[in-house]
Amino acid sequence: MLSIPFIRENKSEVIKRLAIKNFNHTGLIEEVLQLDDRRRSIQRESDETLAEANQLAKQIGVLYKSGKAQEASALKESSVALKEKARKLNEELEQVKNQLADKMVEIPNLPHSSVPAGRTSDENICVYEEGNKPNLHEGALPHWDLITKYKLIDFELGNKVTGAGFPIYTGKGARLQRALINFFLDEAIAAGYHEVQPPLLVNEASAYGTGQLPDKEGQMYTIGLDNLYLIPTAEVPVTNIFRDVILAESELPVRTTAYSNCFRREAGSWGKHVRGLNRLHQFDKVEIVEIAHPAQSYEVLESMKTHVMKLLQKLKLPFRILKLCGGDISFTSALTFDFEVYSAAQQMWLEVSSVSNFEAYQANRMKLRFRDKEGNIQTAHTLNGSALALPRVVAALLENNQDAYGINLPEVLHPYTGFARIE
RNA sequence: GGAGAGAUGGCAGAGUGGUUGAAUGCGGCGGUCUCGAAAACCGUUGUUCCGCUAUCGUGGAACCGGGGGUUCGAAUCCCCCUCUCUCCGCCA
Repeated sequence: MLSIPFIRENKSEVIKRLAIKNFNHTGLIEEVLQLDDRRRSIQRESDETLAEANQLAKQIGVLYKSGKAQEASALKESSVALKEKARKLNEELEQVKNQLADKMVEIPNLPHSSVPAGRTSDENICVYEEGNKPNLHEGALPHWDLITKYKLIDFELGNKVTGAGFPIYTGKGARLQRALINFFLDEAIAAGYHEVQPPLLVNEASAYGTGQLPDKEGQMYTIGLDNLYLIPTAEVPVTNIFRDVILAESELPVRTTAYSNCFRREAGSWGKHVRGLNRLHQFDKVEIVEIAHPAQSYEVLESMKTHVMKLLQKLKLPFRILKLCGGDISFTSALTFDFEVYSAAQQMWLEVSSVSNFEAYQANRMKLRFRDKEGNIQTAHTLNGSALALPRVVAALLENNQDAYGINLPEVLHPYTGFARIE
């Protein structure tokens, strides 16, 4: 969330910037500031009352010790009254705090000044494009047909065992998954990221910390009995490692990578866009997460982009980078770049990575801070990106590298797969 | 799942109703000494909120796993919850 002092000091700027995200609920900003005023005045009154009560308690203690029980009991009465007053104030304070918290989570992160206005993904701006779209042979197949032809993934079987969107990878298909995961992890480690293997289930506090809760609950699978959530991305457990942590400035940036399964309930649209590997309920992804100094977070964002670019270059996939417009950027993000690979048989761009700077938005929520050289505590910035999500990479690899008799895999993967070609 | 023990500051570990935000040790930071370092010695060392202050600061409130209760007063007593450890059971 945003910080209230920041909103107070930059109100018109906040309103202006939020408009880029098509957020025009100016009333909410006012409400927040008013609630905060109330919070502060109640806080003050409560503190004063308690201070008085503490004074009395000390006096009573002294009186008892010196044997003046009578005087002490006289003071007790006013002490009881003060306590009652403090209790009421505290109740009120809690109420106001809760209201304030509820309002605060409704305010999205401010977009970075470079974020273009826009409503839909059509208004995203392509900032970079690389690689040639391959010329496929006559009769080239979309990946879902290739998958069947070469027995790489069994959607029907996954359907039987679990349901739609939970494919079963088989044979070379399974091996390719494992190869990509290892390749991505090795590349991340080589780039200086520290590998962790997080839990696939998180508690409520973690889901809240990264912003999945309170309003995106429907996108996650929940374990009601134990009040846990299946992670939609490793971003959630990995970023939450740093919840309620005060880092030393010298530790920044903290660079972490993790492979995980990802679970998403999101029921998509129909047709081509969700066919085959285009959209799944369970998929694999290697994620990179960084905790950065506020002054450096945009350099870090660039380095994350570079890392993702290198992966796609090594896989020899044509790709482009989009800067998301205000309407397409997520609630919590300040600046997001999407990476899309060209899937030649579908003749479609597929999103394989999303790299974002959340600035202090997540960090404020989860109290992720660092102590600067002067000893002051500051909120850190958080960033993350996919490096990469597997299914659509697989789709593009299969489609783009097919010939009439099989599929050639990019060289970098050969040591991982143990085979160069699928036939 | 059953039985028992426990949860205190960055860590270890005292503290069982009254100036205790909390002894002591370690670590961290600053200094003395040194060409420099180590050792030794001295000093310092938590977080959040509210106020005052241009700044260094400073006054107040809260926090000893979480929530509630008793009391004029709770780290300390009572209740509930969570978690950890040990033993048993089960088990990849």
